Amino acid sequence: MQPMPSRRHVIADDIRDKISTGQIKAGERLPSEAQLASDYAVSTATLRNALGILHCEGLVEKIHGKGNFVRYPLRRITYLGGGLTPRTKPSAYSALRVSVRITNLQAHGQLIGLLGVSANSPLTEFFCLSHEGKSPHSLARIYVPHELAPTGVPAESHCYEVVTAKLAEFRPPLAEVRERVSARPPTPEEATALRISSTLAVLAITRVAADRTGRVVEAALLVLPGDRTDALFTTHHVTHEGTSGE
Amino acid sequence: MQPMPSRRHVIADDIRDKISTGQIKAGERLPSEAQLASDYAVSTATLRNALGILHCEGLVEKIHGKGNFVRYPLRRITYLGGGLTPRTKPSAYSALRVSVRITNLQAHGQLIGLLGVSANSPLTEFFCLSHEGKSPHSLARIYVPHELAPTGVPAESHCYEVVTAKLAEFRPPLAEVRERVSARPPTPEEATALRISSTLAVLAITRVAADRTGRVVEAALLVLPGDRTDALFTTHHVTHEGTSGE
DNA sequence: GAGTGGTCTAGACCACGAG
DNA sequence: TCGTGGTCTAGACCACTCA
Repeated sequence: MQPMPSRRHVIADDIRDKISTGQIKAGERLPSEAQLASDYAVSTATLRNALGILHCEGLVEKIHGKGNFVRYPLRRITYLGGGLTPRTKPSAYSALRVSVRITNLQAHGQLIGLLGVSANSPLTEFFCLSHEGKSPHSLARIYVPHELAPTGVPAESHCYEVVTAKLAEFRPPLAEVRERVSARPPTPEEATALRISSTLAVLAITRVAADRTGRVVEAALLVLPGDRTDALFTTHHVTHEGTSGE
Repeated sequence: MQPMPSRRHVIADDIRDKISTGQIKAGERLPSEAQLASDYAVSTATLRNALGILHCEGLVEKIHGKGNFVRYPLRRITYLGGGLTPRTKPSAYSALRVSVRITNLQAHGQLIGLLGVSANSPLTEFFCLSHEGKSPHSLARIYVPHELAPTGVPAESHCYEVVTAKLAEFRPPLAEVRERVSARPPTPEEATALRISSTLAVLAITRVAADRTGRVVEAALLVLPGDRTDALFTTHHVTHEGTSGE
């Protein structure tokens, strides 16, 4: 039942073999696409298609202007729900580096509904791109009402805590956190930023945090690569018969 | 962050608009790829690339030899986390039909770790496939220790409540629910059962519920189509300064 | 500037579906 | 047989990285 062993699959299988048998090792660069196309005697389009298969499988990473690289085995990312910090497990901390870009803007589009503010009310956006070592880890766009926005958030941090601690500084304690999780294809910008295939789904998390009065003090749009992310939520039920809700 | 307004995205955006505004209706066939390529004045390869984007988004279905078709709009599925019922929003109830297959088996593989039982201890599996109208809705594999398994679960129900109410009958009240959410490509069986493309991610939810003693009383493996599912989690924080945790 | 991947063209030929 | 999508070619030109 193999009606069509197309050339790109034959080539992908061959390169996959070379990776799994160690002929090409993790972190190494593959020959250039032009070279490989010539080696396999196919057009560049076909060869790129073959590499695309391996890219979807997470075996190969493409870096514009540099080449195709064999990826290191993936560390999994664990997102912890509930609005608590830390939001990613300690194991993932090792080499996490967060760069933040701060922009003042006015509420528009879905932000109006998420934050429960009127159109054009002033907001501050914290655009966070984090890397684990040299590989992209996650994207976060955090929006807070301008008057609650902290100052002095560093443009580069070694972990999210620096950012989240600053964010918590000027705002009332959280009373309710709502998180919406969905899987969707990445936008072109997200695919570029996370260096993933545009066919690989991302886990998109929309987090809205409110204080005790019901006022929304923070809305966050998080994007995590779908091939290595788990989102973890724990709910405790307090029973009426006892107090040992823990 | 708009590094690349490539033609295929412009075309995909345009066709997506025509679908969402009703210029092209659900079930209709798009013009042939050659025709569209000529309309947009691009090569067939570029046009196919544009359609590929819509295909990944689940908006368009490609049928070899017939054409590209606009998919019928799918009602979104909202999964409610926290172990509470209902688990899907009332709007989705309208025509939900659940078929259940019950199997007794022994703990093996990941089930041992999830349920915290020893290998080969007796379990009961409730394999639930639900449909909304004629289209598949979700898959659920629910595992409970055999001694907690209810009897009299009907093989066909009009909603999940019938099943979950039965499950709650013979077990102690829940104290903690842990839910792990991830996005991954469907297995071939899941793709067949849910009738989705094998390139479209599913939202996979692993739910583990424990009673007050920490004993795991239920483990559920849920699979929902990624193109129409949101998982919603709400966390209430009880502050130390007051009791208005709500 | 040299070398790399990214996008795109204008075709060709093959495989599938329906009449 | 005809029209459809599926695969592939042999280039072209652009964008990015690095020395």
